[in-house]
Amino acid sequence: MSIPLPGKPVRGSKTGKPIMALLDLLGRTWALGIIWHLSQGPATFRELQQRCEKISPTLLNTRLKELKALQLIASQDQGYMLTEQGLSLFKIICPLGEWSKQWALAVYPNTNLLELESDQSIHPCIAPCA
Amino acid sequence: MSIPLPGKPVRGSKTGKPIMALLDLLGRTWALGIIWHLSQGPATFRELQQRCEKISPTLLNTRLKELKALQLIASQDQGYMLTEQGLSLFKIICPLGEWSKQWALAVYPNTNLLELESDQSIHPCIAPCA
DNA sequence: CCACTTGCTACTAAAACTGTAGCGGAGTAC
DNA sequence: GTACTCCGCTACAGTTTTAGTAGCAAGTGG
Repeated sequence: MSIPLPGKPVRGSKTGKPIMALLDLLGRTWALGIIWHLSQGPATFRELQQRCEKISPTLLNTRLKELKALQLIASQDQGYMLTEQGLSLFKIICPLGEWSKQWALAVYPNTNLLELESDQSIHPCIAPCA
Repeated sequence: MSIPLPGKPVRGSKTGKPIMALLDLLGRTWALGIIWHLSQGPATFRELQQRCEKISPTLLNTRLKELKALQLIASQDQGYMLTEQGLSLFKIICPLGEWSKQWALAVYPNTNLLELESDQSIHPCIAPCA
């Protein structure tokens, strides 16, 4: 799948409006998940594989290349990590963690959130969102 | 593809943590796009097809069913529209519109944003985010 | 009845994703 | 050297999802 560059046509829009490129990117399997898991801190390839439980290395590598090309993540000594850009994006979607809990309650009134508590992602840099 | 119910295992997580169900849902092709376009106001099936430029009716219908089952959208006289839940989700992701513009500039320093301006989504109910 | 629109299904082809195996390189240990 | 381990990553076959087009059944208006 080609990288959804803002300014070029993407899946779902011929115009290449930035928001469409972004929605294309984020709408790809695991893209959001990778950002989410990386927000916990830098990770090596294999560690990221573990955080994502079931991602295949093929796909992980594909997504990593895309995210890197679009400057949301970067790789260095400690492995992969969010860039400034990536972090600022994460700050926007971070509230989804809390939102999803109240959503779960609405969809399934007797969800036991205590059981499901521990997956919240807390980036060291942005405690206030936790 | 089965509907990612919070509380049940989903793509990418056996635990069914709400955030994982949500990321699964939003990571499906067009899910974010549909929410985004619906934020412009209610739309009939065919109108939604047009807003989404290139979505196939098969997939549109599949996504609509999922989003409806998860209470993010509802259908009534005027067609499909965001529910309260859906709107509150949109409020979170709404800043992506602005974010994507500065991102486009970072990725492509000479993007002409004036050309790409008009796709911002402005729901009547939430002017402040525009 | 006919013409026209709407929501949606059917079907095939193309593309994306999964799952497993394993390569080549780097480090460390003998 | 060679044997071990771990790492990032690729190859490839099989499955699932998505795209793209055609068109049906139901409703509306003449």
